[in-house]
Amino acid sequence: MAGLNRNRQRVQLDADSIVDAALRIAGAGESDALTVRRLGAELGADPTAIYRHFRDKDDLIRGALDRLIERALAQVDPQASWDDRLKALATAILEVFSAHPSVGSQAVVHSTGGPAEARTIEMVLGALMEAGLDDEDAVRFYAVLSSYVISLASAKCSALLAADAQERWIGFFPSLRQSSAPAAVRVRDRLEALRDRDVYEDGIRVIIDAVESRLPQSRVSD
Amino acid sequence: MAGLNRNRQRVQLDADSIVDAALRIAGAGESDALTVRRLGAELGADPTAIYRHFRDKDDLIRGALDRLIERALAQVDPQASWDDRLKALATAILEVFSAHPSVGSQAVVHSTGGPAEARTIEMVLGALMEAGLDDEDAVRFYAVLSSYVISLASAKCSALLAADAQERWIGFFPSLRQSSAPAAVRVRDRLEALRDRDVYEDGIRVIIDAVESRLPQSRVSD
DNA sequence: ACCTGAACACCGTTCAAGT
DNA sequence: ACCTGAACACCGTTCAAGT
Repeated sequence: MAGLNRNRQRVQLDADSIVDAALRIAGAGESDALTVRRLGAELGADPTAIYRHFRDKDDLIRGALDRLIERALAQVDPQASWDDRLKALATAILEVFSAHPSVGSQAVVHSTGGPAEARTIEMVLGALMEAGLDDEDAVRFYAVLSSYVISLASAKCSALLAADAQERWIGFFPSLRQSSAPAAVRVRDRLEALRDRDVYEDGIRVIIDAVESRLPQSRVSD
Repeated sequence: MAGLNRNRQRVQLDADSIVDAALRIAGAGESDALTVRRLGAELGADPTAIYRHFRDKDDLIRGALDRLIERALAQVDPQASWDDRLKALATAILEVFSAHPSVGSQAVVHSTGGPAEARTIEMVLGALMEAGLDDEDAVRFYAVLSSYVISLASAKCSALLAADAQERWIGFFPSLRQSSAPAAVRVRDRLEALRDRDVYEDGIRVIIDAVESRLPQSRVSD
């Protein structure tokens, strides 16, 4: 329908402009699926042209993901304390991913292999070591923290894509019966008041607290 | 190819047998995608016959997911201590999902709305209350724990489906350079030794420890 | 060197027709 | 009442042909 491209002429493409177009489509308010054909239309080129720059669609998605990680990383103040850096990164990743759900939802499958990914690993490990963890604990908590962040952010994106009226990702309880689930029914109001983002940040806090309790000079703050 | 169904005769179907067939396909060693057409072949019926029993494919997946949750729940010893029950449930969900990746990978999107889901919520809340948490904390930790378990297990399933040689989900680091990621390069061996399942259980332990530290009679065990 | 366009082998789903 | 089968509107990807 839109842009039938009469008198089309040869378009010159490159990897960066294709990734740009992919993020534009993925970022659309009304979540249009990210499709090879839609990408062609956005670029004003034949859909199959992208196969001259990426091996396949997954390869393109990897490139787009690395750019999203880069944007999230740019939101973190490198002067902040180690725990603030980690919290800021976690929040930024959820935000940036959620704004591009059809890219973010793929984050579980692919290691991007890109430069932003490497910088992120370095940043997280650096923060944990600066906190005072030894190598073994730093790696362990890097793994727990990053798998948490990536899996939850990606899950949120999948939920956004599916969104058939059902806005909620966590906190949707269609069929709780007093007879079989009395405790759940008793706290039903609290369950339904759960908000995705608060739960996510609770989880981050739990992990950061666990890091703190592993430190030599462990101090309890409230 | 297989089972061309010469002299086909009308097949009588019901929702349970369709879910059975879906789990059989999803559980196949070589991960064949779960497809409406493949489901028809497995059932010996026309592919579109399932639409007389489920509104759409998502509706069927929800049914299959609820059955997987039921199986995981059955592996938990109700006599065990509250923390062992929660750990056993988390482990069982990862196992049961991983064995049926094309169903488990969809767990993020759907609340099943089925009976097993309600029983699971009740079980987790019950364990947390038995531990000594008040209603507010019980709901908070229910949310953190269940979103962790579901998101990570589902992410693992997606990784299994994608598995292009790349067995690993966590712990795959193609391009770390000394110049841009010195800390990561220094602990590279440890990073590459990370195993999905250990990381997952580390995360569960972190959450359970956080529950313990919220209890009135908090004791430290090592 | 790289974009084009037809074609292939798939998807999920609808609906009139059968029994 | 419910299964069948053709058909529709999509997918990602390949490959010979163009320029």
